[in-house]
Amino acid sequence: MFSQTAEYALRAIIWLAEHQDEGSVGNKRIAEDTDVPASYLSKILHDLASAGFLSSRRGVGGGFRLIVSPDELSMLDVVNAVDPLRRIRSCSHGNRTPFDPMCRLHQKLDEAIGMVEKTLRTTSIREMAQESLAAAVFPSSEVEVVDAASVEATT
Amino acid sequence: MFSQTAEYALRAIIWLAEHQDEGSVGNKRIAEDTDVPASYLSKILHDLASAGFLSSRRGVGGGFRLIVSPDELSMLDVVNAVDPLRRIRSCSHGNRTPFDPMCRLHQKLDEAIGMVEKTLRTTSIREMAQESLAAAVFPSSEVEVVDAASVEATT
DNA sequence: GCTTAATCGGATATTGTTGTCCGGTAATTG
DNA sequence: CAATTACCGGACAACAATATCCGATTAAGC
Repeated sequence: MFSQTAEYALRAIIWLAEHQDEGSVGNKRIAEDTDVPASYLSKILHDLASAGFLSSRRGVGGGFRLIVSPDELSMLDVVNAVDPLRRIRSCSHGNRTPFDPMCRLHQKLDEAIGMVEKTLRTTSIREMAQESLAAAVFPSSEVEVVDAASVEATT
Repeated sequence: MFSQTAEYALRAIIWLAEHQDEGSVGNKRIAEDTDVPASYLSKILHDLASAGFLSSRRGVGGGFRLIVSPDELSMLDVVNAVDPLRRIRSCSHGNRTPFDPMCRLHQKLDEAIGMVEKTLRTTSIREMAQESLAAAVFPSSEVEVVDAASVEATT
């Protein structure tokens, strides 16, 4: 559903929001603390810097730093910077009327994507970080995942 | 967001719902009408048959047939049969209290996935097919997709 | 029972995503 | 200006998803 890349980007941005006061922090330290492969993270951070969310400084004392307010940065902004959410805008099947460029199926699928988009757009990075400002870190390991099929009526 | 495989499965199931009265239909015809690669579709149809949604008959006059009511078959059932939606159930980061096995980030991400799941669960294949019973077919070509980033406030 | 239609199912190819590596370059410090 | 630190960026490797191919198997019809 969400790519590894998007996960990593969010983890890193949240971490940076929690350490915004520390000035520039090197890729290596962020990678260790968020448990993201360092060599891959550097690409992701680069993308986030290109998007204007981070400053990147080379040389001694360099590194990355969050340069936008975590309040004004949404999860959607971050996801879109590294792995854009794709809305379905039309499909060749089902151009039934000039006013309806999508078939029922793709309307419904896009509706679902739209809800995800809205959730991400209305959630700021600040909300994800907040009190974590204390000790929180991403220690080890992976996210546990489960088939929706094996879950009874949720949501 | 949704895999090709899930797309194809949905197209095929909807098509089969629209042609339920025709008895068994061969993979080739379904592939042509839904514009899905025939050799790949046969795998997907096989999965859908294993899930109990289709009957598959070999030999002359064989093929696939929808053997459940399109009213009682949800989009979620179909998606889960070929490419299960994965809910996030826990993450190692953020085991703050015994009652909260997830960090805020993963709670939020799972919330989004939950909404998708609900949308798919509450939509039947019948709703996707319906009046299409007339002529509708998936003619040619691809779904047009667009970056969420380039779309102004939707939903 | 032979021929033909059509799925089954496994081996293989292609593509995209994820992840690694490393030489190059910029900035700071002394 | 030399040494060190750390990002830059491109080439490459590993893996998973997508797609193809083809022989084996099954069933129907004559």
